[in-house]
Amino acid sequence: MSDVRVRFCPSPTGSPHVGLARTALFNWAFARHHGGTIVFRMEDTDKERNTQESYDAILELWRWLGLTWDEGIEVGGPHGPYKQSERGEIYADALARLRDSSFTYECFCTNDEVDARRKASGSKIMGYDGFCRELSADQRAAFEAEGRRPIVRFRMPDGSITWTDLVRGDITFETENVPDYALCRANGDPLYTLVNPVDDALMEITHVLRGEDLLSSTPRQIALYGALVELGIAKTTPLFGHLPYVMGQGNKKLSKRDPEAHALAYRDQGFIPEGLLNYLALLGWAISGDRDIFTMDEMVEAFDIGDVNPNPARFDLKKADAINASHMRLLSVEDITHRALPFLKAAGVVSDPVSDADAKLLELAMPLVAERINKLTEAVDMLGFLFVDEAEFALDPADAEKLLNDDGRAVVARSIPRLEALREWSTAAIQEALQSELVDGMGLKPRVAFGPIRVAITGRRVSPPLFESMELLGRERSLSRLQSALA
RNA sequence: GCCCCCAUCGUCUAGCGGCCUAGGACGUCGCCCUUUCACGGCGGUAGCACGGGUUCGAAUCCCGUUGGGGGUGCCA
Repeated sequence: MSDVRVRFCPSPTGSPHVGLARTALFNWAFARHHGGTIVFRMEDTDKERNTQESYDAILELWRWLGLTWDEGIEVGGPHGPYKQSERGEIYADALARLRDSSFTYECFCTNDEVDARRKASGSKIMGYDGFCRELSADQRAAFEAEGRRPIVRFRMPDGSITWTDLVRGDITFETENVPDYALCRANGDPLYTLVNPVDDALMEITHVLRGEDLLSSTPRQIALYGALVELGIAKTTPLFGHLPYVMGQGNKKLSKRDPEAHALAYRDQGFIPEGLLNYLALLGWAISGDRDIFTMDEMVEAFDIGDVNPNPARFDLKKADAINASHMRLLSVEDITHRALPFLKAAGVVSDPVSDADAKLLELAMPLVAERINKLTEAVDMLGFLFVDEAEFALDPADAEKLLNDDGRAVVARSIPRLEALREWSTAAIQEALQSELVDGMGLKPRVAFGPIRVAITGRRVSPPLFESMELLGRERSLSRLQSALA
C-alpha cells in the first residue's frame, strides 16, 4: 500500500449528480492505481440543506457503481468520526488554536458595510476588504457594545500563491485578489472553508481531486494549510487536481434541474454500472486513441491523473447509451437475465417471487432478447407479451393501425389454417409454414408478410424473433391471438 | 468590473515539434446482412477559433485577440 490517500466528500444535499460520480470515479481510479487509501467523509455541516434521503442515495449510488472505500462512514477507521456533523469538537479545537494565533482575526462588519466601503473606494476587487484586520481594543469594545458578534476571518498573507495543479499545471493567484474569508458563522458554527481543509489535514489526505468549481478557493486553502502546518494540525499541504466540469445542453454546467444530471436515474432506466462508469470515465479521460470500451480493472491499470483533459465535457446521453449497450453485449445471457429480473418483477412481467413456470419461460426467452437490448428495462417491453394473461394482452394501437390494416388482416387470416394444420409446433415448422404460405404463396416480401403476424402475436412491431416467439407462446395462445387480431 | 480556468469534427476525445494530406468513438447519411427491431459489416460526412511570433519544420511551444466557463458569501 502506497502513502496515497484520497477522499470522497460529498454533501448530502439533493440527489447525487453525475459530476459527483465522475469525481468519485477519478479519485477511486487514482487511488486504486497507486494502491492507495480512499477515505469516505460525509460533509453534512449545512443543517438547512442536508437530508437523510440524499445521504442514503449517495451510499446507494456508490454501492451500485462499486466505488469502494477503505476508511470512513459505515466502515470506520483511525481518523473518525467520518461525518462532519459529529466532529464539532474537533473543529472547535482547531478554530480555537487558529484564533489564538495571528493567522486569524475577529470581524464585526456586516455585508452592507463592506459593500459600501468597496463602492466608495472604487476598488475593482469584490469581497471583504480587511477592515477589521487591525482593530484597536476600543473599536472592538464599541462594536461589542452595539451587540455585534464577530466572525473569525482568515488573514490572507501578502504576495502570491502558486501550486502545480495535477491536471492543469502551475496556477498562480495574487493574494490581493483573494479576500480574507470567514471560517465560522457568528454563532460559532464552522464553515466549509474551515472544516474541509481541517479534515483533509487530520485524515492525512495527500491528493485532492475535485471539481473545477473549487479551483478559485484553492489559494485560500493553501494559505490555511500553511497555518495548520505551523500550528501542528496538518503535516503537509496536499496536492490538488481540478477536474473539468460536466456540462449539460448548451454551454451550462449540468444542473440538478436537468434530468440527465441524476446519477441514480441511470440505474433506474436500466443502465448497468459498467456502462455508466465507462461513459463517465470518458468525460475528461481516454484510455487510448482508438478505444472507448474498457473495464474498471483496465481503467485502474491505465489511469494517470496527468492525462486528464482540462476542458469541460458535455454529457451526451446518446453516447452514454451506446457505451452502455456495448457493455451489455459483453454480458452472458445468464447475467443479463439476473440483472433484468428486478425490472421484470417491478413491471409485473414475471411474478415476485418468480414462479417455476415464469423462470422456465424466462430461461428460454432471454436468449432471444439479450443481444438486442441496450438497457435492462428494454427486456420488459420485449418480453411482456409472453408472460401476460391473455385477458390483458393488448396490441400497441399505433402498430396495430399501421400493420393490421385490411392487407395485414388478410395475411393473418391466411396464416391461420396453415398453422392450425401444423403437426409439430416448433420454430422450424412455423417458419416453414409461414414462409411457404405467405412469401411463396402470396408472393409477399418477408417484411410485409411477417409484420402483421408479429403485431398480432407480440402486440408490437418491435419484438424478439417471430417464429421463436410463437413457439414459446404455444399453439393455443398464438392461434387465439391471430384470431383476435381479425375481430 | 476584477481574478482564475479552458479552446482539435455537432459531441467525447487521440495528438505532448517532423510518423498528421489530423486517428478513434458517438451522432448523422448511404449501402450490405435480415422474419421486425436491434446487433453486426462496409463506406461517406465533419475539426486544429483568429492573429502574431519561435523554429529548417507547429494542432503541438510563446504572446495577444476573440469566444466559452467558473469564482468573486457568515453555501458546499
